[in-house]
Amino acid sequence: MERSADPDSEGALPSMARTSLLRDLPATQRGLRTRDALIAAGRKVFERMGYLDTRLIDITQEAHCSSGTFYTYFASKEEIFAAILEHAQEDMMHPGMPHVTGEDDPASIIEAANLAYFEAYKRNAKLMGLLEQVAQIDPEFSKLRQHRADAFIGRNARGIADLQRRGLADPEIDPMLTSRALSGMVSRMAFNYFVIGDGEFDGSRIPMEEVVHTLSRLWANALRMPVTS
Amino acid sequence: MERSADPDSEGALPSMARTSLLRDLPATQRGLRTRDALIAAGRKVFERMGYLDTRLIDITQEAHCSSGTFYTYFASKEEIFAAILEHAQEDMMHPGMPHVTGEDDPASIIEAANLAYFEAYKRNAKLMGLLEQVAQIDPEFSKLRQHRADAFIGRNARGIADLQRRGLADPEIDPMLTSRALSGMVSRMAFNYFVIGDGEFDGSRIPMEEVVHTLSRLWANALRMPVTS
Amino acid sequence: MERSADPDSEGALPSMARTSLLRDLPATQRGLRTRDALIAAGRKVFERMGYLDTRLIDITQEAHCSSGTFYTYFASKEEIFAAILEHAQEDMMHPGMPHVTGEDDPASIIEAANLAYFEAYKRNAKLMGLLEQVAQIDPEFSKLRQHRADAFIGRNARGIADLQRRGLADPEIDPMLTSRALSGMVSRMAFNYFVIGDGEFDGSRIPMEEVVHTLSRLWANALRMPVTS
Amino acid sequence: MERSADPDSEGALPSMARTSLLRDLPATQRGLRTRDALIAAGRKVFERMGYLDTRLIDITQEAHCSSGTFYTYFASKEEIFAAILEHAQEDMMHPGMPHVTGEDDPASIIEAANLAYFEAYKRNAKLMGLLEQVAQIDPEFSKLRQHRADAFIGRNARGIADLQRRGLADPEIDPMLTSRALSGMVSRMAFNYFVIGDGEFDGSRIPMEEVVHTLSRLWANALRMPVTS
DNA sequence: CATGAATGAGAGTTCATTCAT
DNA sequence: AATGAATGAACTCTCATTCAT
Repeated sequence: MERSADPDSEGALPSMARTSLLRDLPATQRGLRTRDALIAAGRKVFERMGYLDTRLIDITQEAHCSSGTFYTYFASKEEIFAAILEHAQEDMMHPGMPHVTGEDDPASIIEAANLAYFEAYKRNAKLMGLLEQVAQIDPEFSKLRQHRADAFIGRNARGIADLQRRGLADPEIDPMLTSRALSGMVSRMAFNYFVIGDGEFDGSRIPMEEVVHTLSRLWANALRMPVTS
Repeated sequence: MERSADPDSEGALPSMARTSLLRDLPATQRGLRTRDALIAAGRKVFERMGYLDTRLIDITQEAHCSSGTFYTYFASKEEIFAAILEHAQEDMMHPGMPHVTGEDDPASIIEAANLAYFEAYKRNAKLMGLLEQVAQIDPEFSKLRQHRADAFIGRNARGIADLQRRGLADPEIDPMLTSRALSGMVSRMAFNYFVIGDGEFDGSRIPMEEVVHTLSRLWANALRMPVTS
Repeated sequence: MERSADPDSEGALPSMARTSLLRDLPATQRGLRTRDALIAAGRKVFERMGYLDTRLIDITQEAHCSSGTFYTYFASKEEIFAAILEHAQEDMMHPGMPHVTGEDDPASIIEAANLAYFEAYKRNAKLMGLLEQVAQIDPEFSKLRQHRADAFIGRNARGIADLQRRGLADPEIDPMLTSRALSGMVSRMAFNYFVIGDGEFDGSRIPMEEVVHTLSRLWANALRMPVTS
Repeated sequence: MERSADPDSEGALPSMARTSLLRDLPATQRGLRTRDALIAAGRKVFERMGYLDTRLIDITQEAHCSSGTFYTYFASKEEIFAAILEHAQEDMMHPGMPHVTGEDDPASIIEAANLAYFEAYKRNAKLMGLLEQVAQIDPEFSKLRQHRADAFIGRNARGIADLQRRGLADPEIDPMLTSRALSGMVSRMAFNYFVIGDGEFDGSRIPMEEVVHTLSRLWANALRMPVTS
């Protein structure tokens, strides 16, 4: 299993590109600059006010341009939001995955992957919250979100099946269903921890490492992996 | 552990009653009938069109009354939605908990509780989806949802601690954090299964019992409960 | 001159009766009681919230009756307001006029009349303010107000002409025009003092007697009446 | 005393500017034109239909623009009314004051000032009537109106005190209270003559000059100024 | 006479989108 | 490419008035 990970947030870039929501980049330098300003402003405003409460005029004001200019680059709020997600994904896609050698024991690999996932989530927490919100509103983004999740679920399912083959995991559980459950557990926890709790649970700060450690142990336990520690 | 359950959906009735969103019931029979008609119509329309796309006029038309009448009973869309939730909760609160005798082994209890939870979820799947949507939009309902979740998490945490005390669960894991993770796993799975997948995963129908069974087994494994089967 | 007086507030009862806004009194005792309750409640609410901001439901609630009942007695907000004015007029019509003997000097008579006028105004200040407001809104009440004013203006004009005939007042001024000016001066002052200033001018309390005295002196001066004091 | 004048209508421009009801002017020429069109249309419609009966749509229709455009320039009916007043004030502030030399006798000065006041009032009679109406409805405008009045009252009070000092006026009367009374007399008369009577009293046309002359004579008499004519 | 639920026309307001400059 | 004024459909909400009970 290469990564523990998230059914709800990553691996979407390829699917993004396929979306009808993205168009060609502007030709001129000036155009690129304006587009970037709009994307930066959009992210800022969305994160501040939420997707629904954001009016296009809020974005253009933040970007110091007119409302007419907006339509030179984006056809709608959805489109700029898709562009923002795509922009952010470059960061999301390089979560600094730990170098994993074949010798590392499976439990360590799981923990390392979960940690990398949490760290990437942390950097984009507000945006992840926005995606969650928009996915509830716009089916297009719901699909997008689902697509990402499925990529992770599939990857983790393969990892689980691999462990079963190597006799390191409970052979009776269905790898795919198990992956759905455990991937969901991790991503939901990240959402609750960073988006809802803003780094806390019930108002008491719990170190991220402890959360990741507990999740990883539960993950390993759930698979009935041999105890290593 | 009396119930396995859901951090996101149940046990909210008491907190609902406290909500500022609810007002006194109408005095006359006729008034009660109209109010009930509005609530039924509201649920129907919300489930059909989603919260945001529903206009008050859609509800009043479905309820065969004028828009003015709506305001006799509710001050806003939020208020009728809160009333709809409260109305549905009576069902949600009696999920037909299985009779559990002291002799039942813990794993069976967990599975029975998870099954009851899934069955209750199924009956109100569309509404649960709506709540998820509204919670992303309206902080009032986010709080409500959180409140419910916390009740379940707390209950499950006590169950986990109990098992630890009886030497039936991994003593090293934190009960509260573990409960957060596993409760989230179950409720998220129910959401994906019923709301997103509409009883399917990836377009292929998987029996609910199988989902519940896998979740329960993962739950038991995660706690390192002794294998029973 | 019998009274100094007001072009804006008194002497309207007869004209009121002619108004289309008043209907027959209810037949039964119970009906009379309800009507009185509505009138009392109406005055209270109008004085508290102003004419425009008062909704009929505010009045019926204050009167502890249903909105349907209102229409048993009044056809509209205007009608109840007319009834309230009529009700109050009985007080306005008996302002406790000082006994004036033929021997009193004219200046004293003027001052006594002005004082009586101010005292009556004071007792009904809020209502006078309301009338002023409603007269600006509803031509029916503007006419009513004008009618009252004219009665006073006419009376005072006759007083002025009488003084001219007796050689006690500037013979060059037109009695009617003069009466308009001086009556307006007094009534406007009362309005500013009681309604706008709430018994003050510029936030500093000035005794009513002083105001009345100044007005009376100006009145006498304006007519070039022989100095008596 | 430079001007006799009105406690209810002039001298408000500075205070207007301070009002929260006014915002920045539009940037472009086109914007200014539209704003001006709205102000002109607003005045026209207000004068035709009265403040309360005017709907925003009446104004935008008169100005040949959409209702959305209205909100580009004004946030409410109050705001456009404030702008209309401010616009009109430039005229109200230059009532063509007569040139007064030091040699003119006080009575002539009073009469000239009163005449100028009446002429300015005449040009803006409908608007003055509106202000009277709105002041009864909206405390913001009541304050505004009061502010203007106070400016005049203060000015006239200083004029009266000056006459007293020069031995030309009854030393026993309080200048401020007297100014309140006489200023009110004049402004009320102007209101009755132009707004209520539309240039008449009781349906018979009386020349404005006669009204002004009578008021001026009463003013001089009231102060016991030496007879000049 | 009293009730209070039901009505529905009508006003204000927002904001994505267009387009002449 | 940029501007920002103009548009107008769409929606919410109020409240005087009616009428069955």
